[in-house]
Parts: sequence; structure tokens; C-alpha cells
Amino acid sequence: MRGGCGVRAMTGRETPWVERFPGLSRLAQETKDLLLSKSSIVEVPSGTVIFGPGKSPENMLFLLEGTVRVQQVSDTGREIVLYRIHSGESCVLTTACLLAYEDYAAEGIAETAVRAVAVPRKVFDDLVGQSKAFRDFVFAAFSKRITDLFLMVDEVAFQRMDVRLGQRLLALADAAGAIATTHQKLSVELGTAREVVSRQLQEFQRRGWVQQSRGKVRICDRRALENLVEHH
Amino acid sequence: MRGGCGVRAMTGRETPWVERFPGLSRLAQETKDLLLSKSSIVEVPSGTVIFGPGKSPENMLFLLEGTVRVQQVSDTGREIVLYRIHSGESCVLTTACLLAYEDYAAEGIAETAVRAVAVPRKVFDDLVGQSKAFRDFVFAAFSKRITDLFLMVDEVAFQRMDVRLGQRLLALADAAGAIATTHQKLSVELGTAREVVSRQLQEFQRRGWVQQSRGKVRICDRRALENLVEHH
DNA sequence: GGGTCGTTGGTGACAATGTCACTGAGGCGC
DNA sequence: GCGCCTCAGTGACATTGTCACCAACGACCC
Repeated sequence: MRGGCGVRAMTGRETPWVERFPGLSRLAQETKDLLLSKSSIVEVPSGTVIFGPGKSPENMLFLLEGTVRVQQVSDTGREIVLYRIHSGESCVLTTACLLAYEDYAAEGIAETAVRAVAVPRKVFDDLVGQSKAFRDFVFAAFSKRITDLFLMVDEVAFQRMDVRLGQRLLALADAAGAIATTHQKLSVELGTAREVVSRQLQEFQRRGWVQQSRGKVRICDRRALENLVEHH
Repeated sequence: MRGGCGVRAMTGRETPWVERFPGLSRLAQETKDLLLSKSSIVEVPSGTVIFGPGKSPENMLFLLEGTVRVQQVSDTGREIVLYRIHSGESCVLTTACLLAYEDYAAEGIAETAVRAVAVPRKVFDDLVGQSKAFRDFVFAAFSKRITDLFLMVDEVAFQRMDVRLGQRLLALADAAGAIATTHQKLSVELGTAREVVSRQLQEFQRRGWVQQSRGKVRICDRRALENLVEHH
């Protein structure tokens, strides 16, 4: 599963990736050709720090497979997950930000093995100039990110910890309700302390909503958690 | 000072506003002309809700004078100031966001009398397509906003209240160190409760750092507050 | 003047969350 | 087994948020 990590040239033989990319498939053929010919596909293994303080990326990335976790590292030593970039989404904004401002404290980490299209800045800029459809794609991505960050601020500032933990558990669980993570990692998700997560999980377990074991949490009563999240 | 609130056509006789707008003055003359001919100047009185839930703006705004306060209104009834748009900056991102997503909870309020240039969406899109300089301007605005929001999340999640209050007092004070505001308004700035602000201000006063009176706070020892903020 | 009312700020009790120091349990390599 | 590291549990305490209530002030009316 965890493929190589080099840069691979496009062959053009297989189904072009643009078509499988929601939001880009409606570009003009001419635009697609430009995108296909001037970009390359990169693969990075899970755990790679794609960008971070002192490490700016020189390309715009469009994720084909995998997820990238973007988190803020505070100078107090604590961390909080800002958002994730999933396949079908782009790193555009993050990249743009980091190019514009040197003193950022956010980092992007490949959470799984990642396959992405790397588009050079120059090509990206040309595309924005040429194609209205591409512009719409880019601005929609920016907009989504900013509104999400608005909600993030709202959540961090005003939401109770039990509700936020419930949300994350539901979001991170697989179909069977299992989550392979530690209390420490969950605390980074929420930007809180490990002890707080431990206490909340104990309370959830006491109520029979989850079952804990070392490095794992299993949701037993999804309905109850959803109810908690709903009725904030 | 509080002028009319209508839309006024550009006369073209006075110094074009583009020139006084940092970041736009380096546009090509052709681009400037397009911007000048297709946009209008609007004036709104202090306190006007420029956009909010259920009230999307149909134009992109470029602020010539005044400031707009953007705040998130939580469904719990609490509020927090997200950022301010000052003269020389644009509303682009906010506008873009709100157009893209209906269910937002942010609102923009004219904090002073505001004079701004209203650019129709179509013209805005054309400009982004035509001018690399305009693109750079827009992307720089987006980038700045997103990195600021990153810092905002960091601050809300990890910073102590006394430090955050000290920061705001320093930021809001005039040259003489005076701030005309209530504890309630300060609590909205920080997204906290009024009682918390009252307690912190009392502590600051006890230490001789500020002097309180009804509806006013005066900074007596700016150095001390700066020291608090520095040494987080 | 006196009365009424909304705004502003003060207070105490309590709950929720964050911080710190420490403990012990589980897993892994040797 | 033994040592070592990660992971989780615990209690004491500080900070912050919530709630209910009250007092002071200013604006307004009579």
C-alpha cells in the first residue's frame, strides 16, 4: 500500500486524473491539457511532513489519494488539528498562505500514504487567468476553508468539551465504530489536554457509550453520542 | 461626519481612488480604468449591518475609509470578533465565502462611518482573469486572512485570558491610553463572558495598570501590560 | 425634585476545563 | 525475567465559564 516516494511523469495512457477530480472535470479540454502536461504526480509515504515551519512547498498540490492533516503548533507546546485535506481537494490555500507569510506555525502531515498532483506556481497562475471554471474551483476552495475556520473558532471558543469529543469520535470511527488512537492524539485533535480526554472518555465509558482499551476506542452506542452532539 | 448612505456615481474628476489604495496602484492603467468605470462608491453610516445571516452582499467591497468588524455569532448566543477590515483592505474573501455557503453565522458591522468601492461580481471575476497584479492582490488578501485565522484559533485555544485582554486593551487604546468601551463589548472581542472581563480588569486596576470608570478604561502603565503580553 | 427604567458593573457559589506531579499498567526488546 | 518506553488514571489546585442576584449610574418623564 505504501508506495514509492519519487516523482513520476504522466504517461497520458491511463484515464487522466483530471476527470476523476470533482470540480475540475468541467474544465475546458484546453485547460485540462495544460494541467496534464505541465504537472507531475508525486507520492509520499504516511507520516511525511509535507510543509511546516521552515519548509515551504514549491508546488500547489491536488490530492488524488490519502489525507493530509494540517495542525497549528503553539509556542506553548500544545497543538490543535485545524483541518484535513482529503482526496479530491486541494492544498491551494495552505500553499498560498505559506508562500505569502514566512512566520507561520502550521504544519501539514501526510496522515496516510498520499498520491497528489503537483502543479507549479506559474502554471497555477496561468490557469487562474485563463479559465473561469478553474477560478471558481479555487475560490470555492478558499471560501470553504475560511467558513470552516469561522466554525472552528466558534467551536473552540464556545462548545463544551464533551460535545466536541463526541463529534470527533463519530468523525474518526470506522464503520464498525472502532477508532485506533491514543488519548494524547485525541487531545491534539481538540486542542486540549490529555487528562481532559481521559476523564471524558471515562465518563462515556461509565455511561456505556464507548469501550476503551489500550490505543483504541470503540463506540458502543452511536445513537447516544449523536444525541449528545445534536442537543449541544 | 456621518454622511449619507446612498450610492454615488464616480465623477472621475478627483484623484482616482485606485491610486490611494495600497496594492492596487500598481495595476495596469487598462485594469484601473475598468475598475473605475464599472464600480461605484457607497457610504454607510456607523452601525450598519453590512452582511449577516440571511443578508448576502451582492458586491465585493474595497474599503476607502472606516472599519468593518466581522464577528461570529454562536447559536449559544455568545459572540466573538473574528477580525476587522480597515481602509485599504478588501472584503473579498468574506463576500466570496458568504456567496458560496448559505448557512454561515458571521456578520459584518460598520464600526465607523464607512466609504467603500462596490465592485460587481462579474467585474471582479473579469479582473481576476485579466490582471496578474489583481490576482496577486486578491490571493494575498485571502492568504493573510487564513493565516490570521490560524493564529486566532491558536489564541482562543491556548492563550490565557489575562494576556488576551491585555493585547486587546493595547490594540484598542488611543494615543492617550483611553478606551471607550464596556466590559460587555470587551467580552465579545475575546469571546468570553462579561464577568471574566470584569474580574481581569479589577485585577489590572488593583495592580495600578489601568483605571476604570463607567464605559471607559484608561491604561496607566502601558509598559506593564506590554510586559504581560510579551512573556505570555 | 422624585420616580422609573435600562445599562453597566460587582459579587459569590458553583461547574467545567487546564495544569501539574505522580502512579501504575501494558508492550517490547534484550 | 528485566529495563524501558508509551499509555492511561488520579488527586490537588488554578483558571475560566455559568448563574443568580444586586447596586450604582444615567437618561427620561412627571
